Amino acid sequence: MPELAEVEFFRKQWDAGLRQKVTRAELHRGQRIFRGVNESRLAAALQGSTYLDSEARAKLMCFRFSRGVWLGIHLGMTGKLRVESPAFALGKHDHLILVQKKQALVFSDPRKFGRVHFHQGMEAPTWWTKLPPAVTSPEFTLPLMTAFLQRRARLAVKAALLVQSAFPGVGNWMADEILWQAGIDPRVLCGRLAAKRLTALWQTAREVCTVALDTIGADFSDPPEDWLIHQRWSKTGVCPRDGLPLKTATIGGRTTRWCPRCQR
DNA sequence: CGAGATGTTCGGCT
DNA sequence: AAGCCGAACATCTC
Repeated sequence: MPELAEVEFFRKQWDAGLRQKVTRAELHRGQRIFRGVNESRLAAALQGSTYLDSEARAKLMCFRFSRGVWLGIHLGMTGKLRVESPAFALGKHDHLILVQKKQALVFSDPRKFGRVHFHQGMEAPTWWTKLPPAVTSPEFTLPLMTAFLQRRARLAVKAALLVQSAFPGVGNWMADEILWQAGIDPRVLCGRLAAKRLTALWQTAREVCTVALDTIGADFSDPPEDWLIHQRWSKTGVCPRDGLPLKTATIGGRTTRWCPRCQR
């Protein structure tokens, strides 16, 4: 489920435990989720540490604890964060739980495409510092985006929007939303985008990310009613602008939906 | 029961 | 040789 804005929403679910000590950390060992992580060291480091603050960038969340403990969580396709009572016992799909006095912070992920990162030290780990500029940041400039698309001249623009090193946090529904709002056919090759369309794409990408963060990211409220997102899930979905049935195809390996009239 | 799902990664082909 | 594609990952839902 989660991309940029949903990730930001889930990050805040753990706010209930801010500035409180973790009395115990439990995890399901040997899960794919923990590949590359020393599970024993992670559990030991979290136990007795205090949850200080958190931040989300792209589709990754970083939770900071006292003693220089850094916990990264990527939700993959079906990951979620939630809060349970301190007595909560790990369910089948719960992989990590931080027990505190008043509540327990839970990370669950049925499909296990998610991932946990761990680091202990005063310096921020590279899995957190080496992320590309956020689409909503001043560093995400039109020339930067244009240079990337030029390098991927033979790639369909829909596929390009899913490349995380260029559009960090943009996932399948956001890519479709951006292209629909910008009036660009998802099948168009990046090398065929004229300057005017590149500007529209750049502006729209920033706008969609900003509004998504302000709605879904803030409290999981719906984005504007006239957005494509409300139509694209349904087999019978129509274009919010002209009411034409949406077209469907697999582009860049993902289900893509667009309006055959509005998007050229 | 088969197909597909809002993500990433790897291997192989061009 | 970089770039692109499909498959794999694991489980649930329609």
